[in-house]
This record gives sequence, structure tokens and C-alpha cells, in this order.
Amino acid sequence: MKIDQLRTFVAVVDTGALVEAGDRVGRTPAALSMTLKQIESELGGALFEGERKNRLTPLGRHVHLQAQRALHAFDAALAQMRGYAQGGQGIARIAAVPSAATRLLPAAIARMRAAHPGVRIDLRDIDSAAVIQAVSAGVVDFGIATAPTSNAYPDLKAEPLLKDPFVLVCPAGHRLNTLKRPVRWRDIDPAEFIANGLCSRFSSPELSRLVELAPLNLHNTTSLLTFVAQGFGVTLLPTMAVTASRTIRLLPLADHGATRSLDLITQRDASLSPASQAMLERVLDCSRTMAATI
Amino acid sequence: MKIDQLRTFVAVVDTGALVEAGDRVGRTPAALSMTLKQIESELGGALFEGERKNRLTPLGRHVHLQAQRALHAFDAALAQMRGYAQGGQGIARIAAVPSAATRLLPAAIARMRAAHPGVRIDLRDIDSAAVIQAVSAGVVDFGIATAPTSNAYPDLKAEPLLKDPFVLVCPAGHRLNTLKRPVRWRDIDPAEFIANGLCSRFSSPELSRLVELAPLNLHNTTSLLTFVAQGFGVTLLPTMAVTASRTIRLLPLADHGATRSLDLITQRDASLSPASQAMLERVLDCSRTMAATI
DNA sequence: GGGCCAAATTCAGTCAAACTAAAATATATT
DNA sequence: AATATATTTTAGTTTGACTGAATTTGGCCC
Repeated sequence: MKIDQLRTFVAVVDTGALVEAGDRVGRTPAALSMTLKQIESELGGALFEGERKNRLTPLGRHVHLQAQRALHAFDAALAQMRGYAQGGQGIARIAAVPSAATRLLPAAIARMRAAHPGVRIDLRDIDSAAVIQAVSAGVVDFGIATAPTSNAYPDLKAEPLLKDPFVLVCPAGHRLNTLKRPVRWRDIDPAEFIANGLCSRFSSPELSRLVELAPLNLHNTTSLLTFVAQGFGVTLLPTMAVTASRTIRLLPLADHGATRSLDLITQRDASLSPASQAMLERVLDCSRTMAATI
Repeated sequence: MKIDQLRTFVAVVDTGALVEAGDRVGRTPAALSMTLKQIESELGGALFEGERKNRLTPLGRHVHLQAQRALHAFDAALAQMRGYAQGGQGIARIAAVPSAATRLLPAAIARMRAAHPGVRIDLRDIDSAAVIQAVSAGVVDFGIATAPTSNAYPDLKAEPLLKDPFVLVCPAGHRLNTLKRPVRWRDIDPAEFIANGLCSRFSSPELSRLVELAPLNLHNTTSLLTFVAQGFGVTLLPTMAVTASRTIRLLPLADHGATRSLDLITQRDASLSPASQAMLERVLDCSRTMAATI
């Protein structure tokens, strides 16, 4: 028994005649007649009362009911498959470092919601190491973080998204504000440098020296900025991780190599659900436009 | 998309390889490969991770789930149809006059329950006229009653089941008990004859005369027998409608033409549900054996 | 890293199932 | 009773799925 046979039968019942039903399913009455005969011989009983197709036997009524049910279930399942395949529904689980979550993802999520309203988005903003772990464990579909330089995670794949240049973060009244040029390494007094978790991940000889000599090391960005605003010193942060304000000034660095790279982290050999794939593409898209504007 | 395609996909997922799946569904790996390719191109995405068939993509997992659901619904619907078609399930609605309901149907229902335990039986015992109406109205699938002689119900069809001979019903101490031969019409004293609904349906000149002259006419069999037992008189009833007891005697009639015919009443041009058909066949069967034993 | 084995895919040919068109048959209508 | 309409039958065609052989691909062992 095939789905099309049931569909044919239902069409005939609905229209009450082979010609109309034939129009509806795009076949000749002869074809429908043979199909009905097949069903009847398969079930071992007549479906229609008399010779015309406008009155059902009790068996016919029962088969009609069951056929409608089966067809509905089949069509619903197919719609589910198609919807899922096209990313129309499902869930996209993302982990991202806070700067990406607040600067990059809002635009991407907005586009995603416009294109695929049926997709639920699950976003967690955590630090780079946790992002890596989340992707590796399969808790999320993909992550945005600075890719690990080591080979500790051979199951992961990283694709560069953005080069996020470091800027010098200093209080509003700091002496470096008077500089009319980008800040050089030697401009920074190690004694007033505040190290933080983000800049320690970027390895250059000059920065390493600063981090080593720094009297203060803070991990949380909020407290870091508080200390800077209160004149405890200056620090270095990726552009996206900080915003200038009344009390905080951002100064460009002369060393253009001083950047944090943000990467898109996925499992190496596991494909994404269509919903996640669609989301991922929008992230790539947004990061490209963002990279162009910087 | 066809049911068989989904079935194929599920088989491949279950076995994890084309060769084994091919064994299971009786096709070559080449055929399965092409079928899977069809599904993938129809959905627009890969179902399996890598080139082997032992790891699903997220889409594959979703399709697998939905396919299993659809297949289950389809198979269940088909089983329902088959079960109904073979009379294995469904409902048989019967109306019968009380005598048929108590004498003929118990045996038929017992056989039916043995053969088709899934069929529910709905039996109502009502008088002949109501049986006719119930069948005509389609409230029941078939009925057992005395067929109307008139042509008032052209939509009904009657098939003779049994000839139920009338017997004389008298109290235990009645004078007719001493008769050593069948009772003749003239043996019955009209003054002590109690007419009833059943005997008035049988038209013979002798009986008509008795009914006309009868001082008492009762419709309910229970009260009729009470009156007979208490010596109010004698009456005539079909054999099946009455049983001899301590207070009630049954005497055969000399007139063998005095019978009530019990007929099987169905709608003329409406086929029965397989369940009802099966029940009807058992009723015919039982009535044939019962007719032979009388 | 190279070679071997197993699995999957491709391809061309075959076959069966399903469809169409036309003719025959049955049913309803006037 | 005649005619129109609906369905079934039949023969022939088309479509699509399957097979077997050859080819490609990926995994694995040395």
C-alpha cells in the first residue's frame, strides 16, 4: 500500500466522481479506477456502494477516516523535515565571549529572526576557555572566541572572524590623552599598567613585559574599568570589549599587530543543524561587514 | 516522497550500513544509495555525516525521528483498515425480537466472540415493528423479526431464517392437557382464549376468529403468562417465545401451517460492515442448525 | 606515508508498475 | 426507450526503480 493510493482514494471520496478527482490529482479516470481496484483487492472488500463513487460502504468510511489520519501524519512529518532542512525551525545554540555577544551577535540575531522566525536561539556569553569547552562538549553548536593556539583541541575547527585591535584604556584626565599620535609601547609606564585576562592572551614581547611588571591584574572587565576610571592606571583591551565614556578614553596603538583575533569555533567533523548553519552564515556575514567598517 | 523511501532510510539508520540494510529490505546497496540520494536532494541537505552510513547529521536525526513517526502512523492506519476489513474489529449493531434475542442470538454471539474478539456487539431486543423501523432508519445493521407482508418498506430485504410453530399455552391443570393428540382449532374455547400481539400477526381464518372473540388481549409476554398460569385462559405463542414450566404447559397444534416466520431484515442496497457481515453469517449458521433440530 | 580492504557510488541496461487513450459497458436521466 | 454520463477494460507506452559491474572513496594496517 502506498501513500499515493490513499491520497487518490481520499480525492475520489472528496469529489465523489472519478473525472473530478482525476482533475484534482492530475490523472485520468482510468488510472483512478485501477488504483481503487488495487486498494479494494488489497483490503478484500468494496469501498463504494453501487457502481458510482458517491456513496461509501461502511468499510469505505472506515478506510477514509484512517487514510485521512495517515495522510495528515505523513504530510505533517514531511513538513517538519522540510522546515528543519531549510532552517525554518529548530534551535541554534551559541556560545560567545561577552564582547562578541554584545557587539557582533545582536545584528546577526536580528537578521536571523527576520529570515527564520521559527528558529529559537540559545546564546550564552562566557569567557573564551568556556566557549571552547562548550563547543567541544557539544553543549552548543558553535562558538565565538579567540581560538586556542595550542593543539589541545584537535576535534575543533576555527575560522577567523575579526581582527579586534587593542586600544589603550585610560582615565579622562590622563597625560596620554594629550598625545597627538597613536600610543607606542614605550609610552606606557609599566608601573601604572593594569593587566587583565584578555591582554594576557595576546603574546608580544612588549606586552609580555608590561604584564609581567604590572602591579595589578584584574579579570573582570567591569571592575577593571572602575579601577581605570578612578586613576589606578591604564590597561589594554580589544576595541570591542570596551566603549569610551565620560570617564574613560580609548587611544589607538601604533603597533597594528596588537590585535585579538575572534574566531568561529565549530566541531571539526560534525555538521550543523540547518538552523545553526543559517545562524552561522549570518554571523559570518555580520562579521565581514563589521570588519570592513573598522 | 514515498513511504518506501522513509522505510529505506530508517532501515539504513538502524543497521548502519547499506549492505545489511539491503539484506533487510531485499535490495542491493546500489538501490539504497540512490534512494538516500533522492531523499537528500528532496530535502536539500545531507542525512549522514561523512561518507559512511553510521553517523547521522542533525538533519538526519530529525528526519529519522519524523520518519519513524510517519511510518508508525501509516502502519497503524493500515492495520486498522485490514482489521476492520476482516471483521476483526468494529461494531455489529443488531435488533431482534425478544424470542430471537434469547433463543437464537446467544449461540451466534458466542461463536462470534470466539472468532472475532475485537468486535463489539450492540443488541437491542424490541418488538417486530420497532426492529423493522430500526433497520430502515439505519440505527442497526440488521434485524431479526417477522418480515412485514406489506410493501410498506421497499428499502428493506428479508431473508427467512426460521419457521417457528405456534403452540397452545395453557395452565398446568387445564383440561386440554388430557388430550392425547395435537390441539385442533375447534378444541379451543374462544371464551377462554387470550389474544396477544404475536398471534394476531399470523393470519388464518381460524385464528382471526379466535382473536376477534377473545375477551382479553395482552401484549406483554410476561403478564400474558401470568394470566395463563392463574387460569384466566389459554393462548397461542410461537415456540421460541415461551418455555414450559411448573405452571405452564405447551401443547402442539394440529395445524402445522400455524407458524411465525422469523426473518433476517437488512437494508436492500447498503452493504454491511465486515464486522456486521461476520455476525450475520453466524446468525444464519445458528438458525440453520436450530431449524434442523426442531 | 603507501598499499590494501571494505564500503559506497556511478552507470548502463533491464524490468515492472503505472499511466493514457480509446473502446466497451454500465447506470442515470429525460 | 433513448441518450447522456460515468466507469471499467484493454492494449500499448512511459516512467522510474532495481540490478550487476565497474569505479571511486575512505579507513586502516604495516
